[in-house]
Order: sequence, then structure tokens, then C-alpha cells
Amino acid sequence: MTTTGPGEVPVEGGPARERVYAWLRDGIISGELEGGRFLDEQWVSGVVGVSRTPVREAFHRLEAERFISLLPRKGAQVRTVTARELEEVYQSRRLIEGHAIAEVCAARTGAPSEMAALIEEMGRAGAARDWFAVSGLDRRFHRAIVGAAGNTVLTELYDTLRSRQQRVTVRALEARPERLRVIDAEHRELVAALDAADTEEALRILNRHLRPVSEVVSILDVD
Amino acid sequence: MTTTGPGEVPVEGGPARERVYAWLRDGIISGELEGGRFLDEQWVSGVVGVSRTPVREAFHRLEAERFISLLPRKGAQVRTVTARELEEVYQSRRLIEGHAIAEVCAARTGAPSEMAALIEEMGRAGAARDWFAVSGLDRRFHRAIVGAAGNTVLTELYDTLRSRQQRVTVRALEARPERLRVIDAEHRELVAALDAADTEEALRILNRHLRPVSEVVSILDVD
DNA sequence: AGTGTACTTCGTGTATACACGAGCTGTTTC
DNA sequence: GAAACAGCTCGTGTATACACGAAGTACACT
Repeated sequence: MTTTGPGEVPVEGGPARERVYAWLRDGIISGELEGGRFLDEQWVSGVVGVSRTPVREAFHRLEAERFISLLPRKGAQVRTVTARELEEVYQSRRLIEGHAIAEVCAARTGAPSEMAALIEEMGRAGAARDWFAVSGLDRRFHRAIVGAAGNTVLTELYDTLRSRQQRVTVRALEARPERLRVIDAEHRELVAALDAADTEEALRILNRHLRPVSEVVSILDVD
Repeated sequence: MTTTGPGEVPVEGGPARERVYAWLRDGIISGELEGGRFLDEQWVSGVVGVSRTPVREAFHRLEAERFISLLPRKGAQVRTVTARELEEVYQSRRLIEGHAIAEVCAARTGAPSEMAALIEEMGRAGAARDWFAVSGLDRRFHRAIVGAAGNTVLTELYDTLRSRQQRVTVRALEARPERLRVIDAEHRELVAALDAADTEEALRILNRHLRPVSEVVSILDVD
């Protein structure tokens, strides 16, 4: 093997393009495929054990989800998340999640039961220092809020937003694992405020929760 | 030819997959490829004059943009826009465009100059009864507002939203061409309010402008 | 006549082969 | 010695060939 890539190849059956897609996506999120790196179709097809065709399909899907850039006649490059892009993602999250919170509180349905379970699971994953799992659960937690608003189009939109951010979350947790305690506490506060249908309080908590962008940027010095 | 598809094949040079993508996308937006219809890889490759490979790539891109559904081992089907989805798209638009308007008014930069030009161009396209062009220009007009807020991530998100809606716009214009006068007037009012940095007024106009969802639904009886 | 089964057909899913262009390297020339 | 050009190499872009599975159909059996 010339270069080192993501760990063991998950042989999990299923369509070849799914295997390639999942392998590349997880590799990028976990950081094993670092930003700026060029991905070679032949190399990927050789490592995963499929032909170039499903690799190309995975590339296009990853490009649509902004994980990589496809340069014509040049190849695929893992995108780097810039500080500016991160700031914009957080701003967009505040807009969409804030809207969802207002909707949920207005409907007085309380926080979806799923959220409490996700908090517990996140605690366990955090204890195991499995930051990849933690970031995935955090993503599901926030998606649950947006999903509770009942607008599936907006939920899908929100989801594409998060896939851009997840790898940053993993890095931030690796660098500052102690922040997980704060995140956990804020998640619980948020559920309580949603159950109480207290819009103002829930929005306050959200903005506090999504505030530490500049901190994240300084930790990781992305761009 | 067994079945009828979009009009003449634009031979415009460039990558084969781009040709296929543009041909299919325009066919769907303009309505020549109606919702629910199954698309056959071989048929498309035969009509456009390329092999199946670029057709498959175009299919995947169109699926990511929600123009078609890719059913495993079944093929590609042109998505139908349901009334519920349309309602959700409009709600999402109100959220994002409303945010952008607030930002633009707060920055007091006035409406981007591009918008006035687009209004004029739209008038000309409307006089020519070119509804496809009108819908594209309307899309650019609204994107200009979102773009003026300066959040490129949010702008991209908004754009994927509009591609879902554009074909509905074309149908609505075909059914009620006289509404173009109202749309034109509201666009001018919106620009004026943005130039005056009058947030409240601009939001009022926006909500009026994006209100007639139920009307659109009843005209087209989508689902 | 109705139902079950096997065959055939068709289309996607994957692999492989070919074409083309960009970039690099070695040589040649000023 | 430096720059320009030619040839080569490598990787993407596209085409084609093969594999597999699902659905429809026809025939046989009950």
C-alpha cells in the first residue's frame, strides 16, 4: 500500500457503491482522509475492492453533499472547511433550529421522546471516548428538533447542512473532550424548555449552545 | 421513436453528462417529461446520443436535486410535487428569504442593482410568453435577495429549494398568465422597501408575495 | 378453467476496455 | 544556463461487455 487511508474496509454486504460511499464518508468525517487530499479513483477502487464505476458514483454523491470537490480532468479533492463556511453553517443552523423551536413550542407537543434517549446514548458514547459516534448522535439530536416541526423539506435541507459540519464536531471533541459535559447539560435544558413550551427560554439556550463558533475556530484553526 | 420526449436535442458542445443533465432537467421543468414517468437509461442515451455511463451520472445528480427518484433495480421516475411538499417549500422560502430581508435592511445596503435588471428582463420574457424563462428569472430575482445577505451556504441551500419548485412555477404561469402583472408589481414594491431599508414593510410584501400557495395548488391540483 | 412453475426477457448494477487531454520530463536550441 | 518543444505517462471521461435479479408470460398440471 502506498498511502494510508481509513482503517479496515467494512465488508458489509450490499451495493458496491454504498460500500465505497460509506467508506469514504466515514474516512472524511473521522479525519483519516484529511482536507485537501486528492483521491485517486484507481486507488479507492483497489482498496475497497470494486471497479472504478461505483467509485465514480460515490464521488458524485459526495460532491453533492459537499464532502469533496470534483475538478474536471483533475480528480477529487477532500474539501477543507473554512472558518467563514463554518460561521455560515452555524448562522444557518440558528435560523432553522430557531424556527423549529418556535413551531414546537407553539404546538405545545413537548420535545420528542427520542431526544431523551439520544442524550443517554451520547453519554455512553462519550464515556467510551468514541467521538465519531458522539458527533453522529449530536446530529440526530438536533435533527429531531427540526423534524418535530413537521416540515420534511426543511429537515432534509438541515441535514445536508450538518453533514458539512460533522467532521468539525469530531475534531472539536478530540481537542476539547471536556466540553461534552457542557453540551450534555445544554441538551437537557433544551428538552426541559421544549417540554415547558417556553419559546423564549429555548431560544436563549439554543443561541448559547450554538454560540461557540469562534472558540471552535480557534481550537482547530481551520484556515 | 417510441415515446415523445423533450424537444430538439441541444447539441451544444461540452461534457456528455452535462448535455444529458441539462436536457433532462429542462424537460422536467418545462413539463415535457411529466411527473410519474419512468425514464429508461437506454432510451435517454439513444435520444441524446451518448452512452449509458453519462446518463447514469446525470440520473444521480438529478436525484440529489430531487428531480427524480432512483428506485433500486427499478429505474428512474420523475418525481411528482405534492401539495404538502409545495406548502413546505413555501414555508422554507418564507423563513430563508425573510431572514435575508432582515439582514439586508439591517445592513442598509439597499437592494442589489441586479434585481432591477431582472425585473425588466422578466417583463420582456413575459411579453413573449416564455414561461420557462420567466420562472428562471423569478428564481434569480429571489436568489439575489438571499445572496445579498452574504451567507453563501444559506444561498446554496435556498437554491436547491427553488429547483424543486421551478416546474410548478412554469405550470402556474401557463394556467394564470395574468398573475405575472401582480408578481411584477410586488417585485417592484419589494425592491423599493429594501432600498428604504424598511424591514417591516419588506416582510409584509414578502409574505403577501409567497402567500398564494393554496391558490397555486387549486390551479394545478397537484395531488 | 384456474393456478403454479419454469422460462424468457428486459433493465439495472458492475466490470473492463478504449479515447482523450493535461501535466511532466528529458532533450534540444538559443 | 535557461527556455521551449516533443514525447511520454498517467488519470479522468466515455463506451461497451458481462452479470444478476426481477417481472411478465406461456405452458403444464390439477
